[in-house]
Amino acid sequence: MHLLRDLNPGQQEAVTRVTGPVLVLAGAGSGKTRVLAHRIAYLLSAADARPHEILAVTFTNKAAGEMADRVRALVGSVASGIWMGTFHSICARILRIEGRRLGISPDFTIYDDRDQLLLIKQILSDLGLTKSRITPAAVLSRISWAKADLLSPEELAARGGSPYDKRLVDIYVEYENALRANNALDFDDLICMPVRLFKHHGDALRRFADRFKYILIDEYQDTNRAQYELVRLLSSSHRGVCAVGDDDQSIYRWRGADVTNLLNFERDFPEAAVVRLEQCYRSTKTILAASQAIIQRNIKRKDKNLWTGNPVGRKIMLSAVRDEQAEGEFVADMVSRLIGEEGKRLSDFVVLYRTNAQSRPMEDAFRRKAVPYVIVGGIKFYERKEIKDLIAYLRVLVNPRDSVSLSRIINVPHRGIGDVTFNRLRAFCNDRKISLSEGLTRVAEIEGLNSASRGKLVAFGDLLRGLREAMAGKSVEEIIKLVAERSGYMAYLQTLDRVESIARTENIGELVAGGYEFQDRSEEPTLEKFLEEVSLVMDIDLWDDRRDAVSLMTLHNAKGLEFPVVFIAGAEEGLIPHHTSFEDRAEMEEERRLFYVGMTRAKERLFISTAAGRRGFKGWMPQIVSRFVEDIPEEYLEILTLSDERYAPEEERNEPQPDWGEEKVVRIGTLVRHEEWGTGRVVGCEGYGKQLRLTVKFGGGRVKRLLARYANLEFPEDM
DNA sequence: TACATTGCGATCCGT
DNA sequence: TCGCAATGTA
Repeated sequence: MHLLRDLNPGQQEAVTRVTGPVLVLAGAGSGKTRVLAHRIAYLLSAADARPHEILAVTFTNKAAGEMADRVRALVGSVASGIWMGTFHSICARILRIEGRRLGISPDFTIYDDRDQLLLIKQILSDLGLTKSRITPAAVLSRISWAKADLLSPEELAARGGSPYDKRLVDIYVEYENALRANNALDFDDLICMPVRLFKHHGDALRRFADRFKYILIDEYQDTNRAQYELVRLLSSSHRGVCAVGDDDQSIYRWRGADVTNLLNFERDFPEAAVVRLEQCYRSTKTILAASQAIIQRNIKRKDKNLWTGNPVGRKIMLSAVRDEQAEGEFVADMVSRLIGEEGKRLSDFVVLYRTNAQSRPMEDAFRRKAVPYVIVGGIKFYERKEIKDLIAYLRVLVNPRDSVSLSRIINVPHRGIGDVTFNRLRAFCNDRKISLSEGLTRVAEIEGLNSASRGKLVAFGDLLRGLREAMAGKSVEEIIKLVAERSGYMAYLQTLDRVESIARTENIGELVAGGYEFQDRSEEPTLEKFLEEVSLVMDIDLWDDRRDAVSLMTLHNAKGLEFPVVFIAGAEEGLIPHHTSFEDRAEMEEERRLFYVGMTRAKERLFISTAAGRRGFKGWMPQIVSRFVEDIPEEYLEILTLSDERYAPEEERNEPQPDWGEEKVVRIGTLVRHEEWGTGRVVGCEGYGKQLRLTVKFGGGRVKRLLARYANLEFPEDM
């Protein structure tokens, strides 16, 4: 049949094995997205599956959309009715249907980490812990880990421990109470609440477990304990799980993901069929071989045997540059050059980096060189202040119990309600265990307020009530406009300086447009759904891959994507591997996987750049080449010489810049000693500082080109 | 009591 | 570079 025509035997098995659990171990570029789409199409057309019996979990919302398109292209509109989305969006959907059983009303608010942090700060201050060494961020991270591991405060307490841990449990308890009182869920709740629901309400579990005969999960290596438990429960009736993943691409351990979910699949589902996809359709032989050489140095991994029928292709280009500015210029120049010489298009390129902070100098260079680019991530649209403010209004209108959003807007724009007045209101509400919104209807009872403050609170309460009445029957777009006007926010923006005012007004216009677009596209265009979507969008979801521009993103965001030409910027110790991973073997292995993920995004060409130093917040910092670069076998590597006049002015070519203090200046003729090759004489020298590339003639006439880390070479005095 | 300013500290990856 | 907390001023 046509669905199987273009698939290799392994892929065919992964598609057609429709009874019982299946584990697909899919190497980078082995066509797993294709397999998933074809499997769904096969289920619908050949296995008599009904759309509503299928649940497909993808890693991003964007991937879900693309999957739906592919399935539709294969089998037509039968595809609608399939539940497809991220764990978080699917769980939100489950909770809106069945959450009431856990006391979660369907108009719940989803708190992001900023909201969580505000809540925890309030709790710390209520518990009188503001002066302790307990920081809100540390608390949040510990609570989040506990939740991802499905540990309740009681269970966490049972693990016992230090006085700090006991305090932590107290805060955790209060935090959970506050979330419930606010009718709010954090990201972890979205997953653990359905698990709790299914564990305590057998009929709710049966409703979903009976329904979903076929469950497909992409990127299974990056699921956490709670997600694993959810899959186990949902598959308890039919055991029709198809998990797809690659342990070498597990890069979210730091967020609680646990690769043993993948490694133990066969233990959890003993009857599972295991399919290995080892043919790589994406990369050249060179890129594949180099990436394998790097990932094979990890100890905790399943061995695999990836191969490709693709051509050998060009070598991987390594370029050593002076600093982040030169790096940006190098990349922008190389893009122009490849467009001119090889007919590449802008959208063929991606620049990958470890940290978002690296995007700035890169952007600057692209702007200077007039190379169009799109940036993924960084400051999210929905995190801009004016957007968060307006969203907070909308949240309070939908969910009056949301105290975090209410505290955000009670004095924005300024209405003369300061800390003192607000804290009186808060104390009043805490005493009576009522929400801030309810407190606003009982201002007369609050003690110790002067009449002016009282009047301001009443006015704010009236504003909310007025908005709630006025929004009835209106569209999302109209509601946003209404709120922006009546809250005084638009007027407030006019008071800012010109540039600021225009930019922010434009952003609000964009939010209104977003509301309109949502209205147009959504099957269920309610304000609740809009807010959910806004809370769950990911940076990568907003990326327009058809735009004619170079893409800039973090290595994490590049997961699942591919590009003809990939640049990995900042291949330096401290960046990748990131300095926070130096002390921990497991974290270091994750950094290596991250680098591996970056390399394997490339189809044809891979460029890696490494700077001699960077300007951080504390001035100039010399950098050292990443160990991962040094692990690439020389045969796959070509060192792009900076003697190319485009990248280094004449006077900088042979004379390393002694910019970095007491570092050695190496000149032609300098004697060096290497522990393996003995003493030699420098005959050539390019690059800068620690990025210096030396051509050294050793005793016995052996000539070596070294990407010299000074650490590897000794410089005997006065020789 | 509300709001502006200054200064300091942190600063990876992100649902 | 940025957000936020402590401090100063109306």
